[in-house]
Amino acid sequence: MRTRFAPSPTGFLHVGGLRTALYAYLIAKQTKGKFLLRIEDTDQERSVPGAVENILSTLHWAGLHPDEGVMMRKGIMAQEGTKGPYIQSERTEIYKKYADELLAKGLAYPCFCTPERLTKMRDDQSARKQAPMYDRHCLSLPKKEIEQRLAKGDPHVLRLHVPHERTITYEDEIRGAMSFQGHTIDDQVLLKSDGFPTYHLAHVVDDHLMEIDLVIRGEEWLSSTPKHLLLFELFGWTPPKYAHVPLLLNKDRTKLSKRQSAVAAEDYIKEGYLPEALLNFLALLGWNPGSEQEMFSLPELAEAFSLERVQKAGAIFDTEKLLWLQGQWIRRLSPQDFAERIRPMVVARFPDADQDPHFPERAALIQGRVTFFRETPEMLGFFYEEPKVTMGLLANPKQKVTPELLPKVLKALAKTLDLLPDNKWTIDTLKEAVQKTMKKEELGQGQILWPLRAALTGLPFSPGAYEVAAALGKTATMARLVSAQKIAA
RNA sequence: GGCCCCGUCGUCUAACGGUUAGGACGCCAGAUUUUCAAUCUGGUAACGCGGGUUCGAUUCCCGCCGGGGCUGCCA
Repeated sequence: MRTRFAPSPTGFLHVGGLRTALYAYLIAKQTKGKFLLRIEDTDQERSVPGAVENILSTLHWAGLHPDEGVMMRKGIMAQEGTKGPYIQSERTEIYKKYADELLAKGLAYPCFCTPERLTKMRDDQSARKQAPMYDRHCLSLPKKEIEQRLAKGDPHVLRLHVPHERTITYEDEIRGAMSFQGHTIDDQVLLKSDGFPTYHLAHVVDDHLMEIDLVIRGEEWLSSTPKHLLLFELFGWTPPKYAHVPLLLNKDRTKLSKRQSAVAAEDYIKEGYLPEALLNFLALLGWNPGSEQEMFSLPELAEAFSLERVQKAGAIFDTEKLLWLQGQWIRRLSPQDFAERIRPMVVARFPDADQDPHFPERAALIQGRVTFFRETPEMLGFFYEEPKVTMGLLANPKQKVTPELLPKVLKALAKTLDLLPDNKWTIDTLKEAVQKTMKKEELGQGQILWPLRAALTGLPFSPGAYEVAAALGKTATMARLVSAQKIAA
């Protein structure tokens, strides 16, 4: 199946847009079809410079690579495919041609009404509690006058002449049977006075010409679908299938907005979320696999996804579960991969980490404990700089470690550990030695392990004492025990 | 106001006439533990309301209520 994602370059890629793109991508992959990217920049006023590049790079980050249309090639924007151009502002001649066809067949008509007149008309209608709809003033203009004004170049738009007596029905892939009465449908503007098409005309022309089989888009388009269907019919084209996905909502159940939440996908990239986590989360917002599986990679999603299991109701964009998924995906990284990914960040803060041959083991110590990579430099700092050990940290009432007890504990620790040869410096042997000392000195676990860990890390919380000592190595461990003894003395 | 869509724990959701209404996140408790996390176990918590249809409705129908989207020469 040929599916597409067709964003407007009006700013950043919205998380809702990313989810729509994901669904379209999944269907394309699942059916061994093509995923197209088209840019809908027909509103000159709202187009933002750089927005296309931003959308492209975000999709790239997510791994949703287009097979056709607009994409990044060697870092620059390119268009690939035989049905281009894929940027609507480069297709104005095409739209004009089809608009003329409708005009010639009498299926659309020119409208010369000024924005002022239209505003007043709508205000009056609202005041009378009527639905604001174009009153067809220009539909009844004498042919002669139309020709004259057209020839004169009077500003005008082209409107669709909607057959009021018709009932338009279709089967939505997600919502099932849908039905609309013609008389409730406004005579939609198809061509604006600046010559650009509106979304409605452009969507129909493009999705036909680009041979799109399935349009997946947000629910906000549901009520304009009959206009689109009508256009396909007037042109004599087979319409694509439509799937209207439910909206993403704010906590108060209104349409997800920038005011209330972080809605730019880029915000989540900056936060440090893994693409796997964001995509997994987005996929599950409004869709479920019908099994109890919670974690899905992109290929797994392509396998499991189906429009029949997409929800009809909107979903609140509550990132609590995203956070959990992020932790899960971090833990799922191979230890090597994890180490490589965090290394630059750790090196940026502690240059010594760059040449550290033990970096992978040290990184492995914290992989199960973090949610974001950015937490790691802080957690590994004690490997690369002297810990800031204080009496306040070493002594810990909760662990029954008193200032008086400390010198004795540290001394015993230093003595036994010094007996361990370098080549036997492992978690197991360390544990054995410490446990023995603990019994001999009649100490509790906390009384011996807390001071050890605190002396080695200088932190109130960290990986366990044995793990840290093993990863630190004998020389550093002994040196830190000596320093701690001085502080405790 | 009109048109259209939607309605299960706080949140994301399962169920497709018969279940102690299931799972996940969160929260709470316990286990583990030298700490903090992680992990494991358990617990808390939902069918919007009213009519039908039916032996039986969360499930089907109608009404109400509630929420949302659209109602632009924006997408």
